[in-house]
Amino acid sequence: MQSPATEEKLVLTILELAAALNRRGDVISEQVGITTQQWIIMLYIYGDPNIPYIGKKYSADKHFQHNAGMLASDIAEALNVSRPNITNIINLLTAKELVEQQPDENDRRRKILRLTPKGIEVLKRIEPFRRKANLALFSALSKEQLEATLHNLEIILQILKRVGA
Amino acid sequence: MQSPATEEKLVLTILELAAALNRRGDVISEQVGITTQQWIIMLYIYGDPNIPYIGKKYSADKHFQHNAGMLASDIAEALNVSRPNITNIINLLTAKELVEQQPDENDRRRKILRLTPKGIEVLKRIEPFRRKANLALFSALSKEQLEATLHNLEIILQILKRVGA
DNA sequence: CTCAAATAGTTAATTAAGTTAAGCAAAATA
DNA sequence: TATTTTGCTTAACTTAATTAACTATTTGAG
Repeated sequence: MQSPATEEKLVLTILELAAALNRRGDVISEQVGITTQQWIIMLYIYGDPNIPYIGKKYSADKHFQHNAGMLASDIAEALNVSRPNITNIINLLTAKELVEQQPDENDRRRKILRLTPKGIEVLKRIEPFRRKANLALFSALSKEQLEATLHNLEIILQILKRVGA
Repeated sequence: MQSPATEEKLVLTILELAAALNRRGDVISEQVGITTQQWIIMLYIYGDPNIPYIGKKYSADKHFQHNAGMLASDIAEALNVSRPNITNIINLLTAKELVEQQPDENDRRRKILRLTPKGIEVLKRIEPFRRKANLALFSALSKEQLEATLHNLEIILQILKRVGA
């Protein structure tokens, strides 16, 4: 906390950036009555290929299907949060009729999560706003700068996830 | 939400990174009984030069003094959150005797926030853990990559703050 | 084949962090 | 002087997160 150091500044900048992105996300997502967090979880369930976790599945499996179904515990693990937390958020989304839970016939402990048609429609409706906002946000950077930044952040995220906490 | 796009991936990666950094911060800060958010606000009050906002003050003013005093409304504006939110967090920190509020004699509406000696000691105590964790985190990147990444993220943050939401 | 362990999920209670609306007191200004 | 602005608080509420304790189902080791 004494002298300026790039590492510390980078951490604080990422945290501030994320807070601002969350607020910006809320402005978009509240149009359809959800929060940024709920939006992200819907993207997970749908299988948006830009989700870091899903991205791997997507690129690895040519037969990847959107909205093929996902478990609450998968989301909890991918986002590194507790299962009860996901239960709460899924309950909110189920109450809004954006997500439905289908019991798995092969394993009756499991509940397969899928977006409802209304849920898919909601995602599609806000997608142009997401695109437009992101293009405006990154307009100051070249494609190369953008990709280099993403690459570096992905490396950092990997280290962070590997360490655990 | 259809095809992978660098912009969308970057946003989601930043959000995930920030969540992981917050958890990592909590592991460190809970040693002294505070949260990451409370830690950051203490760094603001103290005038840590790595805070994006403070950084400017620091480099602009050679006579910058640590812990010179700050207003709740300054913090709210810098962090882009509501004043009542800051009141709440300051109340928590005051109850822990880490922050003290001194009424301004010149303007009796104002309350000048400062860290207590105990507050400064707490910051100093966790500083080595912060340093060590950050060095480990960024060890995979060169100094140039680190600085380029920071620079790009600062540009994005500036755009985000300028737009408003 | 049975019984213990692991897995999937929920419920309950709690906390932190954030919001808006309403209000008070002091300072600035028209 | 009277109104507006500023700085802050209180109250009521929401979301997102946690841990601990629980049910139900499946797996797997003897």
